[in-house]
Amino acid sequence: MQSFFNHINNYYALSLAAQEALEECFVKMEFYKNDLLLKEGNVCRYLYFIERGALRGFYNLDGKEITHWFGFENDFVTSFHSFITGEAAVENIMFLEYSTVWAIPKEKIQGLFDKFHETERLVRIVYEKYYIRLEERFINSQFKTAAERYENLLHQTPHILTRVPLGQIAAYLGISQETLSRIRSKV
Amino acid sequence: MQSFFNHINNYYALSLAAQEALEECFVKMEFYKNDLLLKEGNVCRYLYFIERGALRGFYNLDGKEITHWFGFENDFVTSFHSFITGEAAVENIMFLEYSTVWAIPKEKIQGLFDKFHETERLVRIVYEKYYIRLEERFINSQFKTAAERYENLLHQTPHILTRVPLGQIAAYLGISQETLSRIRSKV
DNA sequence: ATTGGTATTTGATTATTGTCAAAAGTGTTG
DNA sequence: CAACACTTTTGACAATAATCAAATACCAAT
Repeated sequence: MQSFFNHINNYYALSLAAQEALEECFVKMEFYKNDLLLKEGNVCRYLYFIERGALRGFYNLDGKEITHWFGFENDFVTSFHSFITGEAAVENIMFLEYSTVWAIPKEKIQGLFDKFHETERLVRIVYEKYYIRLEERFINSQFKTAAERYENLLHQTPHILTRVPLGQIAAYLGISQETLSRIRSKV
Repeated sequence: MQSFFNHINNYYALSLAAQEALEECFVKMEFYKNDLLLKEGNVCRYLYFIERGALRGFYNLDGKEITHWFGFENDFVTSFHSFITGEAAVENIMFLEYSTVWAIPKEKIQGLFDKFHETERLVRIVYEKYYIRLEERFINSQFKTAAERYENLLHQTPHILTRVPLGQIAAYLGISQETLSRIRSKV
């Protein structure tokens, strides 16, 4: 739990009272490779914080699994659309390796928002960071070449190559596995 | 101003006191076609709400203007990265037609957050909606064909064709103007 | 070390889109 | 209505990436 509070201090420092209340809402969970955190069709009612491990979000398109995001240590993850709207998720979330996460249900977050203004501020600030991150990824996907995107990814997440199969990285980058393989061979 | 409060009620209903405080922070501004709301290199210190009109965000790449988003009536707009981080914007924001907007400086928003918890909640909820919107756009850009994206755009923003030159729509969709023209000729 | 299963690379071909250049269309203004 | 500027379309060709298929590399387990 300490790593969690260390991490959120980068966003916004909570009072001790808020920290304690927050801590009581979290449940620790443990998963193994290929375990599903969420299956498409179900509603995602939890926000998760990855203490250790890795996972991927993917959905099925014409029988293929299209991975469109990854989560690693210190990431907040959820199926955002489902979590916010309460609708069924269209994506799956699967672990890439043995992982431990902290889970907090949506109702408890809302309870905290009402009791501690500062927790809502924390989340507001986290949203800002995640929005910027998504925006950058989007701009890159549309206006940089596949090779540049691959370089960026290696720079930002160098450990990804040893933890994620190439096909999933290719899907994440929006290119075919063969194209990614050819990009790599040219470096 | 009424249209603004009508609109934000879709997100979260503010108390009268908060509405009044919020209203006092806003300044109304008027712009004409090709006016710049923001020039790259400057810090964007304001959040804007478009009462009427249209604008586009674009940046310069190899001497070309690449439009990557549009704003229309009832949209909140700003150069998000610059607004949040306080760094210089890499993009420009230019009006596509005569427009009126409400502007609120960042410090005043933060003042409101401290005085009225509910205003921070409103913004948190707005962020959620905008995050989902961006996420959908991103998924579409990566996993749908250019023709599908064009159809979607026409469906969601049918008025865009009469208000925005084709080249800008093409950039927004991530394709060349010629390709978009050919997509249109096939429908 | 050998086997079997999975992941990655390579090759040949096809499909899609971009680029450059020119033509056609549209709208505004004197 | 003629001239001009600007937008959109069309054509020819080049570049990029996808697809399908096969070969190779890698890894874990016996």
